[in-house]
Amino acid sequence: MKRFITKLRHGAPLTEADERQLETLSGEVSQVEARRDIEAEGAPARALPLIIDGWACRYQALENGKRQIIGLYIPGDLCEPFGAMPQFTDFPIAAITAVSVMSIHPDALRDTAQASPAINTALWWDLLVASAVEREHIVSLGRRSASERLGHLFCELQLRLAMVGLADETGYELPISQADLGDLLGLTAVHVNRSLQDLRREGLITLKNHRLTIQDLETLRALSLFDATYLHPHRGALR
Amino acid sequence: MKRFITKLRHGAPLTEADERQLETLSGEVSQVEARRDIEAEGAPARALPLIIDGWACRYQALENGKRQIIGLYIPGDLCEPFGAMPQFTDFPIAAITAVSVMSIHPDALRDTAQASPAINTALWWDLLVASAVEREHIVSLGRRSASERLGHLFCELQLRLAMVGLADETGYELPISQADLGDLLGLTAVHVNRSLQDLRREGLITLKNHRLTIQDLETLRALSLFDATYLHPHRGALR
DNA sequence: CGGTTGCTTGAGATCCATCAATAGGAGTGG
DNA sequence: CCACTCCTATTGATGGATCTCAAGCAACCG
Repeated sequence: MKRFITKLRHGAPLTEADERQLETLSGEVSQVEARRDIEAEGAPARALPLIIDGWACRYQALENGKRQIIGLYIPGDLCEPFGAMPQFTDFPIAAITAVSVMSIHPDALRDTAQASPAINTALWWDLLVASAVEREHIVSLGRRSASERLGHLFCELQLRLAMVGLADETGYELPISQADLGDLLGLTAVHVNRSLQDLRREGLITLKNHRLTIQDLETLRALSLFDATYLHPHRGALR
Repeated sequence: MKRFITKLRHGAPLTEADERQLETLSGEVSQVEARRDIEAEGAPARALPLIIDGWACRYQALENGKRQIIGLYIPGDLCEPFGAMPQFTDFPIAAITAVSVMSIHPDALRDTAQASPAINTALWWDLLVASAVEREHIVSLGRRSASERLGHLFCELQLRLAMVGLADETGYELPISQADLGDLLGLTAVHVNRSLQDLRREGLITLKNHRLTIQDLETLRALSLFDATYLHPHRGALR
């Protein structure tokens, strides 16, 4: 919840009252093991999962055994930003690491948004950024090479994690296997491995024990055709 | 506008009053030549483009000259379904064919949605379907082969066009070049051409003079791993 | 200690891109 | 009506990126 609020500050200037208001959204927290699907709890008006801790993803499993990850969720991410409607979810959400999820009540979220223009703006900002991330994902899958996809992802995560205080200047924890990276980026695990080695050989990154260090951010961004504006980091010290 | 309403009927049962209400959304219609960007007209609170006639797309042009089409818009599609907020658009919209666009006023749309629960439901349904289409696009780009991507697209368009009365049992008009298909599906025009020939050789489709005929829908769907549920065609005679 | 999972490496096959050239249709101007 | 151009579709030849299959190795865990 703290991370969610930290992130929303990037979308609109929140007063202390706004933040107290957001705190009231807090719902029940449950733990999900790695590799388990995250089920929505409250039945009819489905609860919206908010990631408190750990990494998750939305995915689709094809009939031929292939799997594609639609998007990643990191701490502070609300998994169903369209939080108001007769919800049908086409794509399941799964925990990548062990995860703590909070169940946000859709009605409470809507009420909170209506209570304060700043909160309303921040929530819409969050939705639009999430949508832009999905669209950049389409661009990566369609028109970027394997190394470019990896580099672009690392640059994106650097900013997204920094927005919730989980990245510093040098890098961040990346608790995700090469097989999952493959499913995310439309590659095989073998090729992810080789492309990572290319990036290492170029002196752009280090990746060891699930810690990613970005050694040359400018070059990595240039190589990946990364343009940060789609993440709209207007506020705060991000660049 | 008529097509927009026809589509929304698939999302919720609209009364005649609802439909009259939706008619009041009508705004100024402008013509855009093929290959031109579609600019939003009204300045501060940006107008939402509704495609009246012709095909359009959202795209991104990379610095290295490559282009990726994020999604297609057909008649009856509202290009910015998030129609309420301090809008920043990261990805431009372009006309593929000559296009007529109506400018919908965001405030009017919001008021209309609040006026009737059925309209509200239908608009959310439209948003969620559009979002699911983008996600299926991610799956195609990541995990489907060239022929599968083409087949999946043709199956999807068959249903989307049928929802607005632009497809019959046998097929539909497909006014889009092979180069644009390549930019949409993450392929080169040359390879699109060859993959189309594969589909023709298998007796699955015919494509001539921009008219697509689907000769064997069941096989095409099976080959493309197409599962129609993500389009949620609950109502009407679609299958 | 055996079993599992994740990372790494090699060799060969396949899919798709690239480069290049031809041909047809639509529009344009003489 | 013809010459010309532009755009799209088509075909061929070749190379490169990525996949597939296979094996080995390290780390972790009960």
